Amino acid sequence: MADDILALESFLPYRLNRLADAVSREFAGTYRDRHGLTRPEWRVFATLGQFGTMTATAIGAHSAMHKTKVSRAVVALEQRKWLMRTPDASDRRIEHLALTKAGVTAYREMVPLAKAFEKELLRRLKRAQATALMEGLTALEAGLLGSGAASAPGTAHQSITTLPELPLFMASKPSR
Amino acid sequence: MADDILALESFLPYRLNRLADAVSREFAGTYRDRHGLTRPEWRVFATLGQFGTMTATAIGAHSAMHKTKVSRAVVALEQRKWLMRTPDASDRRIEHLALTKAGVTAYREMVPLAKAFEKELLRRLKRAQATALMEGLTALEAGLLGSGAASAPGTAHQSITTLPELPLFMASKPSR
DNA sequence: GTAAATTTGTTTCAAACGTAACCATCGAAA
DNA sequence: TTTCGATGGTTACGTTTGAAACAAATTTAC
Repeated sequence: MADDILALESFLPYRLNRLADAVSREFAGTYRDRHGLTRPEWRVFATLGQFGTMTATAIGAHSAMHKTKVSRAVVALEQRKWLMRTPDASDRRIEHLALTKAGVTAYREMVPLAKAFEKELLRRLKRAQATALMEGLTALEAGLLGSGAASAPGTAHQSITTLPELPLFMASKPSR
Repeated sequence: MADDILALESFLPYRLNRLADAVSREFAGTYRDRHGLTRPEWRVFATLGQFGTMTATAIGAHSAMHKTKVSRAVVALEQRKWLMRTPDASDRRIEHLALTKAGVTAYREMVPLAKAFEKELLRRLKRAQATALMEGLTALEAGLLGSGAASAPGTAHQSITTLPELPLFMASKPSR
């Protein structure tokens, strides 16, 4: 590789981003059929499902989401009747957030799907002898982005099962 | 870990996304001071810098970007005088895109920055004995997202050098 | 040779986004 | 106790986004 050229296919940040995006889209495909959550909504949902009751700030810190995203996701989940707010006894700025019964039910349905999805991801990694990080990334790229994607310009990406929309996790900027 | 709980901190897609986002932001910090490219613009720019002349479709396929993103990025780079369009001789639908002299100059300045950034990323990985993929991801998370980020809710993310904005690579949906 | 289908790239439109400004509340300092 | 800075969370505003519709050119099918 010439020294004055940056080979994108092997540039770690680039690979990470393409890979993360492809994984999100793929997972969305396994899940979006059930309910149409946005990425922030899914994240808040999954965080509350895991930890039970939390404040909006805590969710944002844990999942690296901007507080406005959390705020809007909370509103959306609330309208969906999956989330409930409870005012704090001693500090009226704080709201304790938790999943409703319906939310917990949905969460219980989601968990096995997510685990199965991850298992499949890891299976692909294993099969490609993904022991080192770079090898692992390469294997995932090959599996998710199509074989030629990272090597030849103009290559189609048909192997990605077409996913019209619906993002899922995607981090964003944490509130400073 | 209970079987009916999904532990987000160790959920591969979640980790990948948070990690990719953190890496993007960090890299943006090293680069955004020079010029204020958006993510799609940076991608088109880097792709053309690497491959020379390409069509918009080829760029989209290679970098997994939606064609509208490519279209808008091309317009922006053209206005910046970093990109030039040349009509195809035999097919008038096609435009061949290439960096201008100014674009190439900017590219030459960018390449060493990107390489240095990646080197630093890999150095962190090595130091954390990132031989296996999961270990590598963990190391990157520890380095980029703050030590407690992935383990305890409510943990601050101060270790991310604050990056007001400017995305960089981020994949998107390839045109079908 | 012409109609239909495809391809290339742009535009439109509604949704999602981040920044900044904002309100309300709290804690600390004087 | 009053004031002032910090904190929890929402709202407003301009920008970015993807899906879908589109125009223009080309290829395919008949």
